[in-house]
Amino acid sequence: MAREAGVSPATVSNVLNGRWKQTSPATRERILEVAKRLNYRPNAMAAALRTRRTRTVAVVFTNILNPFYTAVLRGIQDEARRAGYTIVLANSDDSPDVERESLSTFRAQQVDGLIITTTGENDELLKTLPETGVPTVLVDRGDPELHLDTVRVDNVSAARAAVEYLIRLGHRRIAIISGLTTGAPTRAGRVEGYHQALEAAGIARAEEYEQILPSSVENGRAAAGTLLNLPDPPTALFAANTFLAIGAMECIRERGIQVPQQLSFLMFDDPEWSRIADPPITAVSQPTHRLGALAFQLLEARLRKKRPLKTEDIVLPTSLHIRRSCSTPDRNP
Amino acid sequence: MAREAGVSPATVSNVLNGRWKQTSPATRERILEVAKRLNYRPNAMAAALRTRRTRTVAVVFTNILNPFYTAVLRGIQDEARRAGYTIVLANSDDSPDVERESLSTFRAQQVDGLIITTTGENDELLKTLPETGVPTVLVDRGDPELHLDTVRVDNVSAARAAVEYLIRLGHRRIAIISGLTTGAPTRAGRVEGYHQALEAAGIARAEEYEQILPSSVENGRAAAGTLLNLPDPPTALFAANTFLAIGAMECIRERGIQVPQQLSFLMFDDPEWSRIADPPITAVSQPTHRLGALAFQLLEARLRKKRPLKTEDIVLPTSLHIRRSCSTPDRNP
DNA sequence: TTGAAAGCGTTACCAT
DNA sequence: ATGGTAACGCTTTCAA
Repeated sequence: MAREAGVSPATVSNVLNGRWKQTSPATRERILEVAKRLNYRPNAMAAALRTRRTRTVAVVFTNILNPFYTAVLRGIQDEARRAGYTIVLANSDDSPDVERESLSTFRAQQVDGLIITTTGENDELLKTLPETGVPTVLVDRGDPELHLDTVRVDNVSAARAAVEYLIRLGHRRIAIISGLTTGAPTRAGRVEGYHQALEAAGIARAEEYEQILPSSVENGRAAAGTLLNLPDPPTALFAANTFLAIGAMECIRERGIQVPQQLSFLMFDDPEWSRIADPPITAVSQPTHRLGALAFQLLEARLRKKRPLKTEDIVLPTSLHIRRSCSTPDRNP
Repeated sequence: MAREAGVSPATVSNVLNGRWKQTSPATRERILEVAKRLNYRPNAMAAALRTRRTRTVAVVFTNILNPFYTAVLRGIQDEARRAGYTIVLANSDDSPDVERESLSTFRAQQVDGLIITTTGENDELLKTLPETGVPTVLVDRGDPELHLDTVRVDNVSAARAAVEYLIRLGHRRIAIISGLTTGAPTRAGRVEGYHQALEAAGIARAEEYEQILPSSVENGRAAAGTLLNLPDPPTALFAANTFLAIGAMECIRERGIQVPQQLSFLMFDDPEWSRIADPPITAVSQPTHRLGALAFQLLEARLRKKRPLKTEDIVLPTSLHIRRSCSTPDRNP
């Protein structure tokens, strides 16, 4: 490229990187012209090697099939594009091993920053990240001990508010179907919120009403089946995420149970189809796109000033979208 | 690293890249030990600069919020991980400009390969890709003129089969809500299939039954509204993708129209929630994960042997999942 | 205003 | 079997 334009690589670099003030209009023009003619784009690897910056941010999510993460990812990407960053992506599938491996690969890749929803099983590793100098933001997870920037929602109070709504409707036999409460604090938080709501209302917990198992449609269906087979089945059901909710609804549907007449149903996460389910589902809605956008903005702030900056823990509000899947238990037979 | 182990960088490279046969067990041991102690990972930028290979594949999709693309992406990623490749991702939002920009960025990034669902408006650019030597696979799109590997489904016959099913049920007033038929051939294909089915059955097209507009939930709802306001409304509705289907169902729901008693409903794409909609929706299902997995495998084949390899056009079968949203129009009032 | 030259951290060739 | 060294294509400093 430099040869083609008859100038030195230094000058090309200057012009193409906006340091044109120190270049005469004539040469500048010529360089730009040649660059366009050759459809020239500087080799980012070479630049990265020299500058130690790749303008690349890695995202490690658990499973992109979950529409929650997809929406967060869009938030990240929209901001990244605006800021001129490229996103590299990995799915951990909640496996600490895969998470570690991805992190390692991305370190070799020299990514400028990291945005992750950790499995919660690699705290030791995450604790060392600040030293490595790779800015990191945790999304939808938060552990104060990690001293990392965080963007999340308050799962405890969100779940609590949801269950309190059910209690206010008059329910006392309320069941929850939740993902495993080990690892990511999200899931434990939702169960905790459920517990708090019950306790505040003086309702005793019942172990058989708590179905804790790996998140999947299949498990959601099975859990709902177990609950509905109980001698004293619940009058309300709280599904703690999208996959479990789909499975649970399938089971409910198969058995011909009327919602909300025979069973109130409420879910965490508010996918677009919740309005066209039968009936439209009352759901806890999270500001997904904003979670992602803010995560990137936090990261970008750190990317700019390499300096201290105290770690932030941003908690975004959720909202309970009341539709028609919940009613008073009086209407049960 | 080399200094730390007291050997030359060359030897380190040899050992770490599995060319250990030419190294004595003693030095090999030492290098491995030091590498582990320092938690050493070679700088991928430097290696890429030298080898001109990044072990990175770029994916350009239109919109990752669409669960169809998410599922395809998972297929790609699962294969990529197996093969030791990293995925970088961009959303074009169906904008040819953004698509061009992404492609340009990825070229600078020196990605080894490209997997894209093109907007259909950058054929000139895509035609030049083979020369650049960057292997490219088109997913869910196919234009023989581009001479690029392709993995897709036959949208024409899939849509045709779906509409023929409606016709077999006895419908003659069949409407379609589809995305814009410019650009991506997918959408035009679905409309074409609709036309073919009508024609084969000797049913005259009616322009007012064809709602062609940009894909969005909002537009889906509006289109359904328009159709239902017709003096002679359709007895069956075919929504050509997920977003339009959600919007259309919302409208149908709001108006209290019974499906399938008053209106049969059928959609292209088979999201996980189609079974818990009201009623469970009859849908054209695509092998999403396989589309992605095959796309990556095709790419990988090219990545391995730099040699010719004639371009492939793989067409995967779709299936019509018959559920309960369609019935004979006789049951209409 | 321009460019020469020194690296950045690897890999690959070629001596030893 | 081992390692010296050039080269990859940029950016950056410094001198002209």
